[in-house]
Amino acid sequence: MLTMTQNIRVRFAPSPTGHLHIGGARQALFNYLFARRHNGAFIVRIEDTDQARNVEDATDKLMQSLKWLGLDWDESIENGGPHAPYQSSERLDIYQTYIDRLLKEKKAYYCYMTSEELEAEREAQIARGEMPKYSGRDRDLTREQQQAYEAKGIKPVVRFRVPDSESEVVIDDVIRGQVSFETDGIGDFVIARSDGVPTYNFAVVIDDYLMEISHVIRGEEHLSNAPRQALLYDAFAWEQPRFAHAPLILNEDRQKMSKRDETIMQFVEQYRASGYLPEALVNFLALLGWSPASEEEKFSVEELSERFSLERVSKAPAVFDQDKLAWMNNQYMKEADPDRLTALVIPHLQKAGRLRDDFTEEDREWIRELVEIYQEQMHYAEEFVALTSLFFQSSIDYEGDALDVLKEPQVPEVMQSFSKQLDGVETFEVDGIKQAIKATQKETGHKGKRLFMPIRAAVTGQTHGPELPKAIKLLGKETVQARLVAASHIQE
RNA sequence: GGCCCGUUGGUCAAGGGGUUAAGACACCGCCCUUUCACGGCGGUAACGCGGGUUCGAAUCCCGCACGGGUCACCA
Repeated sequence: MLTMTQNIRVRFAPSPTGHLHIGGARQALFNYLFARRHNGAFIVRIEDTDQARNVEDATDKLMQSLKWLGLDWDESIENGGPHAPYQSSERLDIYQTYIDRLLKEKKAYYCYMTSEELEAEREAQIARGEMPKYSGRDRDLTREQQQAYEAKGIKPVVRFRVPDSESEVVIDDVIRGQVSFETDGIGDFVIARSDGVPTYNFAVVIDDYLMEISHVIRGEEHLSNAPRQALLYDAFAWEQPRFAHAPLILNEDRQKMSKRDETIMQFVEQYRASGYLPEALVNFLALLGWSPASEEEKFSVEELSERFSLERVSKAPAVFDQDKLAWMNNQYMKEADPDRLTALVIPHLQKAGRLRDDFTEEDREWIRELVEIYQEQMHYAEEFVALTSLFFQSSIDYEGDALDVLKEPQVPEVMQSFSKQLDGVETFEVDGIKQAIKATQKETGHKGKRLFMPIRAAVTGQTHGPELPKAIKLLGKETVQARLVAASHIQE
């Protein structure tokens, strides 16, 4: 049970290998919500123990994405905190003292096996049908034997001695209940590489302990690491944090989202760049693997913070449904400030060559109005480009449903009448355009679908679209007249 | 393959001994709208299989199947 006297401290501990991944973001979010829910601390710590995999700028990108999502932290590499530094590469001295301690207590030992030897051993085991596992060859080397290896220039790794006295390790997972592992399946694992830098499994334990982390909330892919870490806590006689392994987020093939899979956008940065709203992404992500007790599903971060609980986190993995994300984003776009959306949409228009870099205030105002008439149906900013292409074409090739509509017998008459009425409009604004439509109805006797659809099809080339009078206004008199003329000749 | 986790409609999911097995996305239909969109209403669609336990099992237990994770000097 959660002891109420305890300070809740949780962390998100990514390795700086690239952009923030969707899985990582959900991870960070769960930690963040849990911390806020319990008035605890949310810590962002960089786990860069593997220099080879570290990517330049990755830490900055990670932090920026978290900020964009609105997940503010209490302690981090950026603003420091009582347990600084918050980056493993700067904590090497700290790790060393604990490695030395295990070494001294014979709970860890030097292993001189080369990667070639390890590989050979592994292959032999597999050939024999055994499970590959470190044999423990160097467990009980004498000082002389060690010196002999060192004389050969072999730099040893440090391995943790998995105690023979224990036959199983039990993890009391908040989400999954008790999960037990046989120690037989755990070989003596490496805690420090030959260059002295500790491995993740070791560093994470030291850091979590020293930073007084109360709950380790992370993805299920770490569940099999948990017993190793538990063994380490035991070796130091430290109290373990509570573990909570959240389900994974899967792609449509039901595989763990892989960073190499290009069929799906999986980095937070991609969603930002495509014009998704952070509050929508957060809302959507929170609902992947967690569900509120009520039936609502639209929540701000604050509302989520009030409701989140580990008890309602699911055990089963969830497939990432981009359609639902798009729907969710639309929910937020509908109520977003048009100015905000306009700013979001402009870079995409520029990229598509539809707007100059040095656009005028007038251009901006026109785009804002265009945004307003598409706001209800737009799913994400980038989609705006395709949605509005009819406003940027000089002429339209009529086809499909629109062409069918334009073949109806009343069309030429409606076109000519509407064109004439439009000419009589003093200011080309929505009210005048509405009156022109009304006048056309009077003159031709056509109304409803037989009136609106031909005009819509002629002017937009589509049978679905935004509010007609507004679209006509934004299209401008000349363009509209030209299209009416073109459409009136279709039947010839 | 060993170990571990999981399995309610196509997807997210509620429900945890007695329910007509919620709700959302997507899809289809109808209504609203003089058109469109939004919205509203309705519909199609699910407890992996086999054994137990029980008066009664989607729910508890066991087995199987299937899916996933993990088995690094990666995290």
